[in-house]
Amino acid sequence: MTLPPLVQAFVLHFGEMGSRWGINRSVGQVYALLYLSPEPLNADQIVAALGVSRSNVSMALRELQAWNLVLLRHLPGDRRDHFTTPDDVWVILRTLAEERKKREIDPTLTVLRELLMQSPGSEDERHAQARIRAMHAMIEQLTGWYDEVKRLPNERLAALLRLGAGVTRLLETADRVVAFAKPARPAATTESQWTKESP
Amino acid sequence: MTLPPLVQAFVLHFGEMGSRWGINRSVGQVYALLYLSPEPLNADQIVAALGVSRSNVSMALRELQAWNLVLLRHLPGDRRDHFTTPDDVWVILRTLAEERKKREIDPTLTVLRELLMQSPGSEDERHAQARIRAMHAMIEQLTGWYDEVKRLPNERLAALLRLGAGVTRLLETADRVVAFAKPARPAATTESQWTKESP
DNA sequence: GCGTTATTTCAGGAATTTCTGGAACTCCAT
DNA sequence: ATGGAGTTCCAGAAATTCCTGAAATAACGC
Repeated sequence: MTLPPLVQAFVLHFGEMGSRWGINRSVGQVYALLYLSPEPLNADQIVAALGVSRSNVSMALRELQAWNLVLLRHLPGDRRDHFTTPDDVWVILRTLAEERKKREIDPTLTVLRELLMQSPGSEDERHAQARIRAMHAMIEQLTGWYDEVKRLPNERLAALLRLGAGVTRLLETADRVVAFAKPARPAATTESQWTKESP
Repeated sequence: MTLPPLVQAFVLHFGEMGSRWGINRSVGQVYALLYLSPEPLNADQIVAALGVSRSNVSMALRELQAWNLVLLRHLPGDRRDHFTTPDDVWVILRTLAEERKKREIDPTLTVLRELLMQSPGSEDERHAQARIRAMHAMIEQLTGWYDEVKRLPNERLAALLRLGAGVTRLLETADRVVAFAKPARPAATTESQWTKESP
């Protein structure tokens, strides 16, 4: 089975990028193929299309399932598992974000929290803990934002993206409204309390 | 040289996470150490602290410099290079985002654009190209948003994060204002108003 | 049950990445 | 120049990751 040049190029690119994205070449290629395929493919079709071993495809599919990046389809009258990707790219984006957060951020957040519980035994440790606290605070803020944003329906999310930095125009307006309502409030920035330890 | 337990734990964790973050253990450890260190360290101090080879540290530092994640300091009366990390975590975040985009997204964007230039030779290719177009459009939208947001000063960025999904409340409000100002427009949805207005 | 087909597991070989020690290079002070 | 401190480069060793073929397991129709 030989792929159309366009598909071939896409598949190869995803294979190459795989290593940068934290997946291996086969996983990247299988995903790319499924994404472009007009209909669900079974494992043997993938083997034929990519020219890798059957077991390799099996492992790649497992990995993709662990990432929630492929869907299992059963065609009528066919025992074999067929696979597709979600066709809404926004769904794919959400999945990717969620899984990467789970793998790349959550473990660190846990460790940072643990380290912040310890009481520092030296001046250096005190300093280290302050640095860790700064990092922790930033990550918490980011994940908090993410947790809210991910609940938005697609159209809302898209609207937000289109608005881009323009949001700040709205923020300014809202700010002025607040300032008008409560003129006494002092302006505290998030990071100012941590930047006092400059070299 | 033996590190305080707190620092040790942090350093080891960054070493372990390194592989998930697309850097190697040594790079992760060196970065973690520099981040926590109360003052700039030279290569030999890093060697002593981490117990890895001199050349390994050298390569790790090169890599970190390629990522713009470390700063080079020259202490008076000392020829050796000393290294630190930026102490503002928001600067670090921006750097990370920028570099990851450059490595993980931009190459793909280029390839997708190229593939979209080709004229499809078959029905399958036509379908594939449509899928590629969808992916391309999403990535463009994301990077467009990112390019705008990254220009915001820290406080603005922090404000945005604090607001979280609450932005959509503002969007709704703004929408109603627009709808109120131009009631003749038939059944406009929230985002359609902003589409044309966010250049 | 039994044979057939589909899928998964797994040991070990292949490929890639990481790490090391040492040689080479650069820069500066003498 | 020369010596020495600091740094980088590089070839091979070590470690890790990836891929395969063969064997095991599962699922179904008969």
